[in-house]
Amino acid sequence: MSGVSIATVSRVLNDYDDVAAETRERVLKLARDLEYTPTAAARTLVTQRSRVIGVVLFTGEGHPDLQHPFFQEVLVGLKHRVGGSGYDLLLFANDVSENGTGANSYLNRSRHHHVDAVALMGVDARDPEVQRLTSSNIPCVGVDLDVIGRRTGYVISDNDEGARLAVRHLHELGHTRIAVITGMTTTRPGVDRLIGYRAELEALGLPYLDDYVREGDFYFPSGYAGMQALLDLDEPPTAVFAASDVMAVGAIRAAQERGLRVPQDLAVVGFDDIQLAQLAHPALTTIRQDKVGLGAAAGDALLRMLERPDAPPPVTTLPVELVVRESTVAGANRGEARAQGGESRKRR
Amino acid sequence: MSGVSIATVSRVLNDYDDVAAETRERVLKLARDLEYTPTAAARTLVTQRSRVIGVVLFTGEGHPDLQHPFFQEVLVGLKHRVGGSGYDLLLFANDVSENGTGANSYLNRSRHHHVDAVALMGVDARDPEVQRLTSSNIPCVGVDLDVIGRRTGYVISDNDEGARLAVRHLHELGHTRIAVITGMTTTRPGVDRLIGYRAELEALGLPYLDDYVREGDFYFPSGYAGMQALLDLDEPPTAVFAASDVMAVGAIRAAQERGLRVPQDLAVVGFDDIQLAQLAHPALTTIRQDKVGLGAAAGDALLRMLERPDAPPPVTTLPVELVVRESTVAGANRGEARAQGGESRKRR
DNA sequence: TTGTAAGCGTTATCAG
DNA sequence: CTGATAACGCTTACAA
Repeated sequence: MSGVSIATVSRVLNDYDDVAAETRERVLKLARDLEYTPTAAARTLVTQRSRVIGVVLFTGEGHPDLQHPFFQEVLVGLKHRVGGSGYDLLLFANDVSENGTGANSYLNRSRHHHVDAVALMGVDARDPEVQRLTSSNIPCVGVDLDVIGRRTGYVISDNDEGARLAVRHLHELGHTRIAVITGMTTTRPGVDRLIGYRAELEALGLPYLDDYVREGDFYFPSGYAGMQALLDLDEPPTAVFAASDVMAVGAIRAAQERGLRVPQDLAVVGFDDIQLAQLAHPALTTIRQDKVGLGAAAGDALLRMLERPDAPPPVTTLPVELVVRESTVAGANRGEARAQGGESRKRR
Repeated sequence: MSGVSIATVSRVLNDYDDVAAETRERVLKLARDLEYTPTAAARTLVTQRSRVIGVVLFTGEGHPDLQHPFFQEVLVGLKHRVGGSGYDLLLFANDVSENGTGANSYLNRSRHHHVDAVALMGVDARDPEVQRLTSSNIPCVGVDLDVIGRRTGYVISDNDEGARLAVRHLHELGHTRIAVITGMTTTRPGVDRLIGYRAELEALGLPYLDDYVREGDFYFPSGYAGMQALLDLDEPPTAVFAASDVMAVGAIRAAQERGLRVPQDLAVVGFDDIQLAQLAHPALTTIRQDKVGLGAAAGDALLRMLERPDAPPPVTTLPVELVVRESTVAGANRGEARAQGGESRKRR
């Protein structure tokens, strides 16, 4: 402490205007020279705010979402957005689903660390632990997860529209026998992509056939099996919309093993636009989700809720876009390998 | 406070043994009923320990490692390991590479939040900010990053041995003209994989040809271009070791476009075993890195350093394994699509 | 076995 | 404009 009182230092560091310009400079310089950094813990203790946002990202043993490249990008978007406002991210560890109300339930950990808000991803909306959290008074936002509450909103891609874009694209290419391999219908994206498929068929005046709907779970084997079943039909489809890229690759594999050529004999559209889509052979036509954008939107939602505590929790839907590659249009994508980004896109 | 003093409650909650069994029960029950959770900030303030581990994961704009599925898995491993010991993870946000010594240098943020240790991933070991951190007295561990310091160690895959396994495998298949497409030689993995390639050639008595070494950068286009250059040689290789799976896929694409069949005309081995390797067509023979294991090892290293502050910082090398699939052996993998895990592996 | 009290590093409310 | 001083919620000697 060189010269001035501890209280004044606090004023300077917090940008209060009631401090002499000269004093301010002196303190600031010293702070810089000493590499002084205020202690977050003490500040949190007295202000009751931590400038930290909790992230619940379920990745339990055997939980498949760990494989999903999805969350990594969402995290990046979230991190960027809230980082700009001075927030850091706290990842809740030991997600070993405890007895729910244990000492390390999500809610308790949130209070323990005094996080100002929480982002939820990859969890089950019906999990009681999650519900306890979303019905608390801590601002929450679900990503790809339709949780709601007094202080809980969510962000999600326009899955319905994405499915419609996929079907419309196939129809425009002349297909009329269009099948679907769905995602898990216990998830919102799984349901919405099926709804969109159905709605677009109807809009186009195409018949909806139960035989053309195969339930999958977003993973490769279910795409593979679903396609096999479809090809066993008396009148197999000429086009398939798979509710995930990974299932689309599975479907293509099954078709190729039966000697079908993609896209000549069978057109396939995926969903997500993960890295794999670009590198697959044939490259995948797919519905692109803006993963980083979802994270950023989640951050936005939380920051807004923190700013205006009594505004209703925002619910945000992000647009998706159709990316046309070789799995629907032969040669669509020539040269992408070298030029990255030569795909044709169509914005919703 | 029902019955007993605040100090006693603290004793109970911290498992001190000098408290009456009866009192303990009473307090414990009450704590449970009231869902009481001690405030981390207050505890940190007095104990000077936070039970939080900082994670520096660089994902700046345009930084390609964002695409790498690698870090996500590492994070999961780290999270599980340290979570078991009651630690949470703090992700440092706003990685906008500031002036280095700014108010939010990594070091300052670490001190600000009082993190007990730091894990570093995806950063440049030569970054002065990183060096300031690793030369502080905060325990650090680099993942795939050979940083060292008084309190800094690292964990890394056995890249050298992985490259040797790849070359040996190709040689066992009868190949003698074996080329390599390297990773960035500014990174430790990039260098070590090249060293291993060279060492194994020598061990096998095969000649080392400059023409057979193409510098890549771990990404698809460089694998594609590298392969083209190799095929333009008077005596092109019959086998290629690519230092990443993504480059391997690029190499395969280039070969296929020239009408070569993989593996009959050209055998390809990748490195990493990302999800793509299994789903590519042909499925990729590759060197598997234990990504989750790297994260866990990093956690282990940090926990050990926290436990014994004056032990030397651990440096851990994790074994890798060869996973044989279709890009080197035709039909190696028949049925994997359905049965997941039908690959043949060979442990180092 | 338990209570009292000091102190961790801040911010915030008063007086000056 | 600035300095005391009381919190903030805990842990930890030191007493009792």
